[in-house]
Amino acid sequence: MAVIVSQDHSKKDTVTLHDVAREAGVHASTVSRALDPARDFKVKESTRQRIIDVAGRLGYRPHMVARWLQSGRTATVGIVVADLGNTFVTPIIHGVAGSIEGAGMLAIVAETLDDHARFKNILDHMLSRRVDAVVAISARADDQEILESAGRIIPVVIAARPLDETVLRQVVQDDVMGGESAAEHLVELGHRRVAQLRGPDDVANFARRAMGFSRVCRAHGVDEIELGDQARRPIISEGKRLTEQLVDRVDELPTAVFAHNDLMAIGALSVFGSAGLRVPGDVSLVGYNDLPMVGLLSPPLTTVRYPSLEVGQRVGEVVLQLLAGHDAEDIIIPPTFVVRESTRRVGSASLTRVAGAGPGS
Amino acid sequence: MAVIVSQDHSKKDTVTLHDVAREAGVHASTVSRALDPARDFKVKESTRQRIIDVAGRLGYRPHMVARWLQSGRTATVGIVVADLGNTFVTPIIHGVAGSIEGAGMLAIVAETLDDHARFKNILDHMLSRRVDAVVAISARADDQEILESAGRIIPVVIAARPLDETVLRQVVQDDVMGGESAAEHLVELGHRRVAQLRGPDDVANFARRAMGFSRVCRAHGVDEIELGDQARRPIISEGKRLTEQLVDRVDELPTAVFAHNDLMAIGALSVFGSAGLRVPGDVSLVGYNDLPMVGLLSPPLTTVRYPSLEVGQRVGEVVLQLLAGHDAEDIIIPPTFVVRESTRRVGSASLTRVAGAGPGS
DNA sequence: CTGTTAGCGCTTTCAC
DNA sequence: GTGAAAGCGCTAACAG
Repeated sequence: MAVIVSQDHSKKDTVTLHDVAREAGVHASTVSRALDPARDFKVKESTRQRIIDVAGRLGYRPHMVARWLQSGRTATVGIVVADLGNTFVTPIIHGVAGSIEGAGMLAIVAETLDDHARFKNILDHMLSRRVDAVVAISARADDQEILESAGRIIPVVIAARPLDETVLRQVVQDDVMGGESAAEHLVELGHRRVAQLRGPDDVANFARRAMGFSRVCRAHGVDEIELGDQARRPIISEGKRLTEQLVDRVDELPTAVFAHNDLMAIGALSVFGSAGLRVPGDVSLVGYNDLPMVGLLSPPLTTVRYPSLEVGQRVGEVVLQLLAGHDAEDIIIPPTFVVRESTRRVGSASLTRVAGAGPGS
Repeated sequence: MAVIVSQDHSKKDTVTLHDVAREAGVHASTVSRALDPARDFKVKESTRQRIIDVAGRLGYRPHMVARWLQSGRTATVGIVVADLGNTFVTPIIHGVAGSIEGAGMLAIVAETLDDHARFKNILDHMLSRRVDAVVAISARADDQEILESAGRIIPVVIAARPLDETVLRQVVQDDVMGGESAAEHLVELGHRRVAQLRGPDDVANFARRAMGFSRVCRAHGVDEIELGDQARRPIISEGKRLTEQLVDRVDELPTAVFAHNDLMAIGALSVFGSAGLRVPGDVSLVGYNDLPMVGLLSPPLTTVRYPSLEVGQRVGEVVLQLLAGHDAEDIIIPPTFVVRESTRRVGSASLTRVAGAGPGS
């Protein structure tokens, strides 16, 4: 009575093409042909059946690595992200993985932690691994050169964080339009005095959001309060810090605030709360990204939806297209504005809402 | 004046070991030795320098695929997840990726979408790709056989969703203890009448949470209301459905509810709100997982923290250990109970909280 | 239709 | 210390 104590991974069971060939009484190359749907018509049906049979019986599993060495391709896409802990990137990976899997490709993922040296290492490593293409999510400006040099060897697609002036294909969202839509919404609600909580402006997304927002404000003669500072990173604590500056240092507070992303908006929400300011009663607040749970905050956050999943899917499609030898266009996806309850017509009475109430007037 | 219209990926630039050898006037095997830190002592320092020099100048990049074919290993770990869209799995991947990268390994990710046939395909594919190890996050009971059969070839580690009775190594969290801690917390607050919103009981996690919770209730003579139904999937809408049953069908409502995960708790929160029941004023609510934003809900959710990141890290360590030929122990990580504001001493006055207020009495 | 012959780029004996 | 040769498992070109 055998007792299995643990796994042993006895290497002996590697069945090769030759094993199948010997067992089926044919040459290895015949087996190779018989098992490849693209060439199996070159093999007599009866032997083909016999080979498939033997292969199944022996538990033959193709050794892709050998195939790769021969073909020079690996059916693998390398995805480089700054930080997997950022809930923003996951849907993009999800989208990419989903759209390349139809082509039998898998994604391999590595994190740069926003470190330039690590970025270089990772890209080098991926090229050594002979990935067929690279997707860079959240590349920084310093990484551009490395990416373009990799782009001379295999297709490289930039996702989410746009690069200015590059030959690389990009799939991004229209941040300018996103900033504009936030401003337009506030203008429509009658706001005449607003402020932005700016993300780091060396990230093109934030610079563009700021630009779109300001442009619309200017066009409508809306006063924009300049904080003269920006978040060092687009995170909750920095949103708090900027909002504190706003509350402490500004004489006449704005009636509406546009945070460059939801995390900063959450920070703002918390500071406003501590300062006794009601959202949206005293100040309206708009975020950016539409993270999974911001619709459940109190109040549910009005925000610009970043279509991460779609970005990922389109990236996957672009990769496949490039791999097929066709060129591809840059893709710019328009954002959607999501109106929830953190914004309100300026000066309107502060009505108490009843949860689950029907459609208001 | 040349204008670059697009990327061209001219394959010609693949520098091989032989190219370096020729250029350096030595044999390929010497280059191989010189470039491998583990064997470079076998090469005269001067030639070693020359080789490194030439390699750098030519832009030589090792062809890992060839190395893999030779060595039989790929420095790759396959991670199989049910759904990348589930925010719960990301930190686990994050953790795994982080702890294996020190060994120069990368993770490749594939989604099963909780489909058994897909699961089989993916595992087959990964074995064909010759991954060195497989990590299964959220495997289902039907997948066990496939996993164990793969486990005879390479190390397979089960993460997060435990399997009963298996030779495979597991890294999970102690769900029984998690259920117990929820019950203990409620008992301490004086609750005598409680209910569970159960997740699907073919997932061991939920069955165990239920068990721990009930055990403590019984020990303290606390009444547990049985809904006689469970969520079909552990998601918001199912949390709503079960809570509606509770509100509609039960004569005397419980004073506290234990939702088997945060998503269901969020569903409950919404139904309680619509029914005019205040949390925690009228009913206390405990969730499970401590998803990123539940601390920002209104009220901030009391919950059991699931240490996803740590689970991932430990999984990575176990993988490395197994790969090194050592056996490894199963790892069971104790949960942490996070008290926030969705639970309250039963019958205590419904005091209005001021956001950001100091430490209460 | 099927077998033979060469490699893909690298590591690994075994000589010298 | 270094070179020569063999081979990892597979596919591709060429015969027959």
